[in-house]
Amino acid sequence: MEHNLKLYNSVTREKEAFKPMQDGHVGMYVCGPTVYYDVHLGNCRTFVSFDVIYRYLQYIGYRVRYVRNITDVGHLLDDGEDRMLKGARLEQLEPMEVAQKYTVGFHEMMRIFNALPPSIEPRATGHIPEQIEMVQDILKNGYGYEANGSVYFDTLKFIEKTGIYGGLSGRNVEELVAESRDNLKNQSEKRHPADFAIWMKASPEHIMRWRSPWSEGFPGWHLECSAMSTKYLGPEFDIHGGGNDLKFPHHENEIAQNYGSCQCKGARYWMHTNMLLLNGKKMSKSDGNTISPPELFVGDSEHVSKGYSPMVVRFFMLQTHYRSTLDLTDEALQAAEKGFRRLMDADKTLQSLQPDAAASPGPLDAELNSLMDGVYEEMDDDFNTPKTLARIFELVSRINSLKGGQLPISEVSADTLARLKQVFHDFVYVVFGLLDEDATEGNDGTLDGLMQLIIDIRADARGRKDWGTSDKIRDALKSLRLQLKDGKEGTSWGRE
RNA sequence: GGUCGCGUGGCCGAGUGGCUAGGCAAAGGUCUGCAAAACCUUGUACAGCGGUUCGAAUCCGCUCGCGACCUCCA
Repeated sequence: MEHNLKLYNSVTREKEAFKPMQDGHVGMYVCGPTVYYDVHLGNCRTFVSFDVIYRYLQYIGYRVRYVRNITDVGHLLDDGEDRMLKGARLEQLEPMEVAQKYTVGFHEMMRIFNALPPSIEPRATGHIPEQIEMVQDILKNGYGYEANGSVYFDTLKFIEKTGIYGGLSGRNVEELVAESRDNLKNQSEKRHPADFAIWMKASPEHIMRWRSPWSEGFPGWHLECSAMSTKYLGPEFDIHGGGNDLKFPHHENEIAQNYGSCQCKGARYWMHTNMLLLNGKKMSKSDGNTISPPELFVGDSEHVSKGYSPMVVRFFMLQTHYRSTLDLTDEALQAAEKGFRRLMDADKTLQSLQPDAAASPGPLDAELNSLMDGVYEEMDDDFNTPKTLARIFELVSRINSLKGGQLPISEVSADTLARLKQVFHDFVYVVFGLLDEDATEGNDGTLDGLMQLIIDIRADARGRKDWGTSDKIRDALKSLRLQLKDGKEGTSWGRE
């Protein structure tokens, strides 16, 4: 099947036809987490979004090198303290213990959300020499200056010489330039507010430090992504992704560093995911408007009435386009939970459908095929998962109708039915990365066997019109949140 | 204050100059021993006010409201 993949490029603010640099190969870099605290649910949204993008690119035949970094040094807070150090101080741990602890936690959360691991997951601390080299290159090209052992990127000069600063984030360069030096914090060694550190001299109490030509210190936050993307994907590569809030200054500075060090263009397509909101507002720890993934899963929060499983949350995320804000509310999650169940049930129903040997394909056959084509078209259109899901849900009602006899299976060719089974399965599990949680909950077949026995016994009772026994079984199972579904061809069951 | 984006039916959420998005909820119907599930039907939705157009929810302007970024953030 031909694909005309289009994606929205934050740089041009337009959907563009996607043309990888090398046929059949895609290099994709996504800014990963800073591992100083438990992973935030908003982080999870971003990584789930890029997980689906990664999965779909692979699904349509690309070989993808997906690089997602771990930031374990150099990320400064307002007060100038390193995030890693702050975490270490609070928990009385070595910085590397902090990094390890939260890296493990992050990986566990990605596993829970069924996000595939990236091809390469480089750490900032593992690439100090590469970052030092990049600083040297920037200095050599005249876009940096040293001050008391620290090195700063000379944004003003970069703007004057290249004129390429501010394009991604829509900064007004004149305004940036016009900012006076008075705006500088008093202790700053920067010449201009728009300048940023690429190497920081470590203060005496700073534990994370490496030798460099300028001082014992550590790299600036933005530098790692420039250095590591260049190292693993080359000076120019296909896709760079991250959260919307990284556009400025992080990504803008990344571009400046790439160009400033080697006239490299860096990424050709920039993709940004939008924010996750909680009850209409940005999640924020300070005002209590926040919920952690574990709290969400078990329902341990004032913001939700109950727990929602990781796959329900993942499905919920896919119902919104990655470039739109996603508002997490209890009501919306309840709706998503039911929709998710309906989707999973439909897959089971579909896989149980048998083709009619004497089928004569008619309009229904054509409709199914056209809906399936639509599934690909929607994904090709900037990874429009909500629209893709809409198409899939249209298939769901066709599937249920075929099962229930409202639509004749005799009008669907064996080939079309086989394709439907394949496409449905592929999109739900392979592309969207959803999991059937019932099947994975240590179900070794015992439950299926027991349920079949109970269903058989109930069928006998119903045959004798013993409604008392029949309803007793039904009600007892219901109290266990197991639902019996009586159909034309017998009874099936599922979880509520 | 500056920059950018958004405002869609009870809720969530796509879309976009003329053609049913979809999910959840609600109502009626089919099926059923009764239900549930499933299926069918049902919504004069596009913040407000102007303008462009044969035609706008979709383009333009203004107003109101919300959000993001501008400082650490996915």
